[in-house]
Amino acid sequence: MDKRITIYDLAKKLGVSAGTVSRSLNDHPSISMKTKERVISMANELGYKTNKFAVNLSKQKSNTIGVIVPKLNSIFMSTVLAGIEKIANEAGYNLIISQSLESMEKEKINAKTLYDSGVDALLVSLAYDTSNFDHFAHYIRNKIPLIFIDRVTNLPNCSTIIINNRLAGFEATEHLLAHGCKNLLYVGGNLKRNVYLDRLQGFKDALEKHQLDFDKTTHCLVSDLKPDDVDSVIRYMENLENPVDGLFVASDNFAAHIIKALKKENYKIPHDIKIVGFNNDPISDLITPTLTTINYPGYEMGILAGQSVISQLNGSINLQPANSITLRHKLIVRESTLNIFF
Amino acid sequence: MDKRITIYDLAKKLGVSAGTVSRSLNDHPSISMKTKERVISMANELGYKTNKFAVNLSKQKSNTIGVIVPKLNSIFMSTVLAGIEKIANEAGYNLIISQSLESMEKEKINAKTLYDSGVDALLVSLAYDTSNFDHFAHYIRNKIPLIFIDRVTNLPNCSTIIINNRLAGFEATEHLLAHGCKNLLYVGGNLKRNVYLDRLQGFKDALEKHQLDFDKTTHCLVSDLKPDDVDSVIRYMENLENPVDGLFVASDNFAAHIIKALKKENYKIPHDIKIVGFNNDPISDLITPTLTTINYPGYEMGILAGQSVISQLNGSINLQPANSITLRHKLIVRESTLNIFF
DNA sequence: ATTTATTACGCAACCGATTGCATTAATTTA
DNA sequence: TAAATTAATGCAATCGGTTGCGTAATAAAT
Repeated sequence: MDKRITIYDLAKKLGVSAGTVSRSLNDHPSISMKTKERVISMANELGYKTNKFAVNLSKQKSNTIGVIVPKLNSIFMSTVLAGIEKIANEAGYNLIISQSLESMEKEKINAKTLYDSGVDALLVSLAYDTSNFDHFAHYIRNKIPLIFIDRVTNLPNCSTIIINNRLAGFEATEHLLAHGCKNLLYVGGNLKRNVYLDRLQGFKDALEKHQLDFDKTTHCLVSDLKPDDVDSVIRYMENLENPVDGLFVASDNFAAHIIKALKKENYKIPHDIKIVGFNNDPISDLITPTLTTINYPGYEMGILAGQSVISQLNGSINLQPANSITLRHKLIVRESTLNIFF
Repeated sequence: MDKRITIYDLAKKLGVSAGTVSRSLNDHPSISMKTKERVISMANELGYKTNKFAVNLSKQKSNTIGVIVPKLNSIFMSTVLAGIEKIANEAGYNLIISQSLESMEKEKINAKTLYDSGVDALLVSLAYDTSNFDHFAHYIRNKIPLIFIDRVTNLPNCSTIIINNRLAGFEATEHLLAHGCKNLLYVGGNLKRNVYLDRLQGFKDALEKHQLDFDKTTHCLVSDLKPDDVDSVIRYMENLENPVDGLFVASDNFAAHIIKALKKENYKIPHDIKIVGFNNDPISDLITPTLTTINYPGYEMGILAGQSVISQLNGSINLQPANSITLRHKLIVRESTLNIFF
């Protein structure tokens, strides 16, 4: 009873050819209005649904965009995705989402799977430890749009959507210095990733500007930014010769955990240590003290990434082959860097 | 130069038929080991990739599972998704994810889109205001597995993955009562949604057990649980005749916002008001005071939902046509309900 | 050695569209 | 009115696999 109606069924009923039905349904100019109307009304009457599988096969495209993110369950990433999804959806594309779980190996597998399943474009935010990019070669070779978001790399003909992490890192650091901090520490993730490397660079820039020297063993700590790693950070801080009084953490979430741990150790924040986070994660405004941070426009990044793919797919706005969109960030000052004690 | 190799190319090279190639590649029993090996090695040599579009068309299935969630950018939902993705991925399925943005209309559209794009199964967590379920009729009629997660409804032949919200609500409420609260307030979302309704029911159960009467105008507040709605909650509380001393909020995130607002109004928590949240969202352990809550196994729900679809798709474990999996929840006691003042 | 099972493979229809090209019908132009 | 355009439609190949059924080749049974 629920047999699927095909264009052939329609064609037979209407006494026309399948080609005519197809063209009518796609509003092809070479079909008369009259036939189009007949076809369409018959299609409605019979409850015709186009079979996407057949369309995909004959057009060799899937109307689907692949996405690889490190983890789905992070506020930032899911916010980016929300933005991408909105645009893709409006443009009639589906999103196939997969997570690399911060592992290059899984990222490779996902890239291959998505390629094989015929996505029309791929959006990627790189895993923590990805150091080789061969798994994207297929895409580039076959001119499948490939766009990197936030955690990016520079590949030929690939767009990137980022913020100016270096400048943001600089501003965060300067803010600490301006509030009287003397012994700064940067806590970030794997320096293979632009986001962490660039923020560190900005951190250095600020030190240099203020004629402070940078020593990578005492001013920079690379962590995987997972809650469990907090203890080691605290220990590291306590073993430093000069006690840290200004902390720049490349993730709000991790900063929140650090703050909790520091409070437990009886540090007063911001009195003893001032802290700047990164992301403007909702959590930053809910913890005590509220966290000074860099606002990071995840949703907008998603929107832009979405628009960028769509326009590449439609070939409408033919953006420069390889372009990079940099979004505006903003320092949000909150209690964790206040000078007054409250 | 990157022309795709098809089974016909392989067939020609090997001097066999396309059917044989196809069967070899799929490890069909009626093909000799020798030919299989020849085919496979030639396939590797020539870099053959199966064209999913063609497979989809001839098999009339897409190896894709559709998911509709209210919002991607919520910790709980993205955690559920992470679980689903893991299982789906391992089983060789892709995930097409879409968000209803808490609107029934969008949910309808998404359901239709996913249906049209031929998903093999659909996982749904209902939007805030969904009150009609006709948009799922196609799935049921065509026996496409349909599974509801967390925010569920009872449809014929559809599985549900839930927790016992009523019991959890009961336990949360009893906990407040056991800690001396006299004037309780339940703050939850739309009562159309089982999660909020059931928790309220549990809340009532507890009151009843302790011979307290329940008045729906003073003991229950329905909110959309968005940060902006906090003010109205505070105002509501302040206008009550008997000041609330025990608050059960059906969402950690919203509870966190309420706590922040209450602190600003100089309420002491837990001294003046004790609070229990719901979800065991990471935030609950980072705010001050830390929040007593109900642990809510999002990841496991995702895993189970994934396993449930897969097994239905494989027809392997033929679960009862309509079954419901209830996961274990757990009350996590933290500072927001402590009796000692610290 | 001949018949009977088995095993291995080929043939060709099918899945449901799309699309270049040929053909017919309707309109203009000469 | 015949010839030349133009508009509307049909034909059939194509996309790249899958699969039921038939047959040839090989192995086992008599």
